[in-house]
Amino acid sequence: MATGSDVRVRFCPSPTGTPHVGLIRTALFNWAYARHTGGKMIFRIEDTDAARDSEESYEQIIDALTWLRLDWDEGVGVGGPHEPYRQSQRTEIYADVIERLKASGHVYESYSNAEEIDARNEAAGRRKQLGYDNFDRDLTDEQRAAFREEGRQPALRLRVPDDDLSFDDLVRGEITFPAGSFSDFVVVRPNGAPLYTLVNPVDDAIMQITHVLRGEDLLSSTPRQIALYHALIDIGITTFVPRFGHLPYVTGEGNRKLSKRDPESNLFHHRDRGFIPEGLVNYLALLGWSLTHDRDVFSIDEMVAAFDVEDVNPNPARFDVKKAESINGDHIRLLAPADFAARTVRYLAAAGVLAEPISPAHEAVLAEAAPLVQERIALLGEAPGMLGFLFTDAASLVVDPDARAGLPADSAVVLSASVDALERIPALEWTHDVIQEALSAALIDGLGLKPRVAYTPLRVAVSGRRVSPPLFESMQILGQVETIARLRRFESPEA
RNA sequence: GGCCCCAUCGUUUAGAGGCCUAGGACGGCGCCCUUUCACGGCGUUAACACGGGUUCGAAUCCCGUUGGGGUCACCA
Repeated sequence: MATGSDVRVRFCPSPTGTPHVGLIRTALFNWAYARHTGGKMIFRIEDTDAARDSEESYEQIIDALTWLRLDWDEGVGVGGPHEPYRQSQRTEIYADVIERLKASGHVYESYSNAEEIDARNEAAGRRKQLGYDNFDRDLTDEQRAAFREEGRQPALRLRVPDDDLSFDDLVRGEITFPAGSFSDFVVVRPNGAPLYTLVNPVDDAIMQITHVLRGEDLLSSTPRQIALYHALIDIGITTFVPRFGHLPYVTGEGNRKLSKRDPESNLFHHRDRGFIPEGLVNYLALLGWSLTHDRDVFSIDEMVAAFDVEDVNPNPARFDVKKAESINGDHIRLLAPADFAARTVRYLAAAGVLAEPISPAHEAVLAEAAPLVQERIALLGEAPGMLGFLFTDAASLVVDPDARAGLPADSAVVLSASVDALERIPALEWTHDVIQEALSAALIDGLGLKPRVAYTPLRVAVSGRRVSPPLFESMQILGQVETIARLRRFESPEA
């Protein structure tokens, strides 16, 4: 079996809906395994269901991978020896395989429809859920002709051996499905369109995939796939059955599989809230895997160096937003200040705090202010709330009603004493430590106030919020004139 | 229901027979730092589902029970 640089893994989503965190976790593990082993990552699109597939979803998947910096060696966009990589463009290839499968007898015509299958199960006293009974396996030419006579078109089913089927799962170990627990399954629709059940293994075979790492939901279809693989080997499409590794589910609240309806399942929801790729990738990696026993914040390079599918934990993992945010916050803190500031712009613009492209003046303010908040937020989406007040003026500053409500009764005294003190600071000495000194002398020493009582009104007046970046530093950035203007305006009741 | 998978603190994970009176992280709680909130620091809370084996010895191996999840499409 392939090891090292012979490894070929693939990520093959179908473009239905918006990218799910579980799907992306699967992409990440495949990618990490390819990078760790020095093998190849193949990216293929399984768009064989015209009714559900969309171009928009396709673009979102590309967007997601690009954003997280998960690249691929062969596949959509980059090409490779097995083009094309969108299944909707591979119909001739499948037609040929189907012909050979038919000719070799691995596949047969099935005229049974769902109602007939149910009826037969019922008549025989079997449960309805038992599914297909291999009824058409040995239809005679006459019987088939008769069905055609009725105008019926056959689906094609794979003849599955009536034996136990085992395989050694990379994450779960030996798994055996007893004979009879799976039956002949449809691989081609009556209209000739091949199904996932066919094209997925066929492309894996053609593309010489060595390790199939996918979601646990596909575990129970593995014996069928292996059966098909044996047929493909028989007709010379490939020479080996790949290894399978079934990754645990990503669950949500409760312990159900995280549903597509759940906003947490949407990768872009997290991006919109301000997860950075480093943080989200790190957290996603923790869903079923860990780097070491005493540390969960790590870089993607560290992950690549250490990742092995065999270390993946088989139990389902809950997507814990709190923990994800904490990890993200740690990664935000690891960013170079200028990088952090730059990444913030998109969120500030989205919130209407400033316009893109950012003006030089705004950029200067941001450069000065960003380090103040880099230490205190977990999501970039918190930046607008923290920094917004720096990009407006006294007249348009919006004061959060909550912040105003919590103010002590003697705020007015504090404000006027502060204005006096601040006005006395020479313009050239307007720095945060001078400001602090002046305010401290006036309010703490002068009025005998506790810091909390003294500074809260100033904070609200200056930032409009109860929570803000450090006060004196904020005043420094705003400048003397603007700071005093805000304090004055706040003093008057109509403000 | 058949078949399959899973089972360590609330969550996630370490643990591949003795290193475990079970470690880390998030969360919670408390304290410290402090110009708010954070960040940071310190401390604390809390788990091997149950029952049988195997073994000198089991969280680790086997069996069973219970519980959870998935899957049984002419979707992927």
